[in-house]
Amino acid sequence: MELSNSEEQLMQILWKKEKALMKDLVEAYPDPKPATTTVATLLKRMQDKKFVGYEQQGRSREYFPRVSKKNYFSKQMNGMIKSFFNNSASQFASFFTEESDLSEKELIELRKLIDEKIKTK
Amino acid sequence: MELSNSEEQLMQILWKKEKALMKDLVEAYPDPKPATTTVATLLKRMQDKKFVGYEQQGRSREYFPRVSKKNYFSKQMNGMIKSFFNNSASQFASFFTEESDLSEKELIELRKLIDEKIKTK
DNA sequence: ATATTTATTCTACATTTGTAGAGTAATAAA
DNA sequence: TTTATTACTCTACAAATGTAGAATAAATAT
Repeated sequence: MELSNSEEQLMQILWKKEKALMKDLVEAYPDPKPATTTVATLLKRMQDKKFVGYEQQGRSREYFPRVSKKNYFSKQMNGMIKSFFNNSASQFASFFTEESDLSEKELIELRKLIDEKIKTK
Repeated sequence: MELSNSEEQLMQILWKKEKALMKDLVEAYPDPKPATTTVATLLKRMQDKKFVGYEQQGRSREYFPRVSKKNYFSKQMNGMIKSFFNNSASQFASFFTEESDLSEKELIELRKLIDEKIKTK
């Protein structure tokens, strides 16, 4: 089961906070903030989908992500690379290098990273 | 307005074919192929969303994409980079370099591309 | 003790998405 | 020309999504 857009938005907040109470989550939204019950519904659905867990803290709950942002993001990327680049990560990388307008400095930085990566091979 | 998942799937087919009649679209699906009316509904919705156009060919229509795959993909990527990397393409690039498991050959290929890109700066 | 705030659950409802049958018109095949 | 095939439109309907009010329970402030 995938996260919907609004669920993903909430997930982003939760990733940033690492763990949080209802109140904090609602507050973290940009205006116009959603109703508490809206967030509650989303959290419930996200729990059903196993993306969120909580720990009871007295009267209320401390919610936390059950999937890492990194992991979630990787899955998303793989999906896109699969449908748009026929599953070829390197083809994607070329495309990205061409299309993104990284500055010279950033490109040099990136090349350094790649060099290091090559060394470990 | 965004494309839904099944709309995007159809879009992929249309991008591949560049233009196509109903029949061809349905046939291009992997089994189990959807009903013709299902594809018709999707096409209608995609036309409303301005992602697809058509040209009347006698009794039937030749459908075609009104957004390029490249352009569409870029928008998707930008959205992801925005929400996951705080809008920093280079941060994304680093992440990708680390996480994707490109082979040595692919990495070297990529470095070459980057070098070329740097030269033009 | 009473009023107020907060967190949670239940219920609700409009929209969007996924999927397709019925009907219709037009063309092609028998 | 009767029949079968196609493409398209209309209508439908279940599931998922986005959003939130009403009710309840518990905790806190007065």
